[in-house]
Amino acid sequence: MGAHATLTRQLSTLLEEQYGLAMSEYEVLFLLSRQDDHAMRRIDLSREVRISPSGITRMLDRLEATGLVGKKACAKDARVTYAVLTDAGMKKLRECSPAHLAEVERLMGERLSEEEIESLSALLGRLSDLDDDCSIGD
Amino acid sequence: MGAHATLTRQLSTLLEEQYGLAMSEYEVLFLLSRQDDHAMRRIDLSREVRISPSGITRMLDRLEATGLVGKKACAKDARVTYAVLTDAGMKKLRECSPAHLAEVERLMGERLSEEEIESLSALLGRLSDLDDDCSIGD
DNA sequence: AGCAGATACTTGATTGTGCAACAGTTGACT
DNA sequence: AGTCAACTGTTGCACAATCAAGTATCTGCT
Repeated sequence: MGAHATLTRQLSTLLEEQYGLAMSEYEVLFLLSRQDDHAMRRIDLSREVRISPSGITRMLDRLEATGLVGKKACAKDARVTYAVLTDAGMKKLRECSPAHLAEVERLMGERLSEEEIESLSALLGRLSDLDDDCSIGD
Repeated sequence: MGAHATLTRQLSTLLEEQYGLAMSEYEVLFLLSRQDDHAMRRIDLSREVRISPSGITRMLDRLEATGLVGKKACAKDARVTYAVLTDAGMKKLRECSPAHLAEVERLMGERLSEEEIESLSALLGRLSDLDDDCSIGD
């Protein structure tokens, strides 16, 4: 808990102050950028970023208002709306990504060796569950 | 981030549903219970639980409303108000503590060996800026 | 003594999030 | 065809947490 608080506080203040992005918003932009078509279903975004569907709806509203993402309908399924990374969104991500990654590097590298980071990552990975039987909640 | 989300979601839903406590509220009760006089300054509580001073004020208001903690003035310094664990608060803590600790034990023990937990704890400790001795004695 | 700055705490406004409830869509099974 | 459960997404309400600003008190310095 302490480590999480320390790291997220540092990282989110950097993103917030320098680029006006919350960390979860950065995460969304990042996830979208990794898709071939730069698009994802809102529900999948919600699960990956670990916030509720309503949370995603509202975050995407904000990101649309600032022009970083857009909407796209799904031809196969009228229920789903894709979130799409716009050019402005891609630009924004490229803008803040270096500073963010450098900060991660600094926070970790200052205190842990390469192997330690490796083993920490492995251990934490085994504690993380993305596919959870008990509902993510809403 | 994933590990944190998984663990806190599990633990906080258990505490919330079974005992009507948020995890940070549990933390406060726990910290108070470890003091000899069952009392702490609000500011110290705030730092240890890692929420803002105003957050602590409001949380303690809630906990007072349900009778789990009380106030006590400080003789030496008129600025500070101690938060004191009441008997009801102590009872509540004893009530939910076993289930909470068992859940921690289950979540960790199911996936990590004794030594792995040990080294994870050491690594995370070095990433945390706060020197909180989280010795879950007993 | 008196002032300046730090410290402890509270309050008002704002924000992000979750839950419950809802509408629309899909797919499966009669 | 018709029905029903499951799924995607949105909205109203509630709530906890934050920041900024304010009050009160303490401490150190001249």
